[in-house]
Amino acid sequence: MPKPLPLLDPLPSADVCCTPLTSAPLSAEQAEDLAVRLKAIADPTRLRLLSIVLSSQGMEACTCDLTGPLGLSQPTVSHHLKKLAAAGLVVGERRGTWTYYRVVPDALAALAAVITPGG
Amino acid sequence: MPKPLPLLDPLPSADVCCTPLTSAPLSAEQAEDLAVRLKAIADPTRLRLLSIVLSSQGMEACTCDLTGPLGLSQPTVSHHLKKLAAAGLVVGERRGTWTYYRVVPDALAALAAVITPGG
DNA sequence: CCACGAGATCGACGTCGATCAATCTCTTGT
DNA sequence: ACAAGAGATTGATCGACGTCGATCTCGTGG
Repeated sequence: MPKPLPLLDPLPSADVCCTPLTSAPLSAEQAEDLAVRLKAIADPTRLRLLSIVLSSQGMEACTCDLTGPLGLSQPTVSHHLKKLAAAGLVVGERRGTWTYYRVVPDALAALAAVITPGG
Repeated sequence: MPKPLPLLDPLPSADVCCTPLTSAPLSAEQAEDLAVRLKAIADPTRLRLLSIVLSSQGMEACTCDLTGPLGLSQPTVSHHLKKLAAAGLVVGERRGTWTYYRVVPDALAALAAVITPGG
């Protein structure tokens, strides 16, 4: 019987999560925090990773399902998944031998909201 | 009398602009194109640049207004403005000695729309 | 208890990008 | 026509990052 494990870094602090871009000049710290999360998705491989997971049945996929479509090695895929998880954009759940990853829609929505003009 | 000059790269092709992230797996080309534009804003200095311009009166600022608040050299600021302009996120207009930059809200909105889940 | 397999970590390598000083271009004012 | 100033470009430097092979960890099955 597969038991879920945390296994990943806890979600990063959400207290600085939603400072709007249009209201006032960002502080160096706010800009750094936002940039870290945007860098997580500003990579072609990670964008493809997200899109593949989102279009999989059950909205989840294990690492082994991703190496093939991406044409990348397993360590590289794990590296990218770790970055996405550190940014809170995906969560991984260990079920038996495999680790299944799901996208966190709220995290994506929050990122979109920050860069939306007039929002 | 100041005459406006193009002086910047034309806006990048908008034909691949809006492929949604959630509908289907992105191709390598689509992911690359999206990543280029996301990289433009995935930098703390450029995020601060955008926020400063957006919160300036008239929604515009010249390069000389930006070096001070950012604490960076003039060539570095020009470098970042060029990157933002190449991604179509800002446009520059030469007026006399100074070049004034404005944010392109539609470009920001398009970027936000792509990463919006369920969109 | 041991072999196998999935996934995470480590170390190394190559490339890209942020930054600056120096220089170049162009406009303004004298 | 010339000096001054704003901004863009160039070249160099240094750190960050993507990628891989090798190794490590851990759960599964015999």
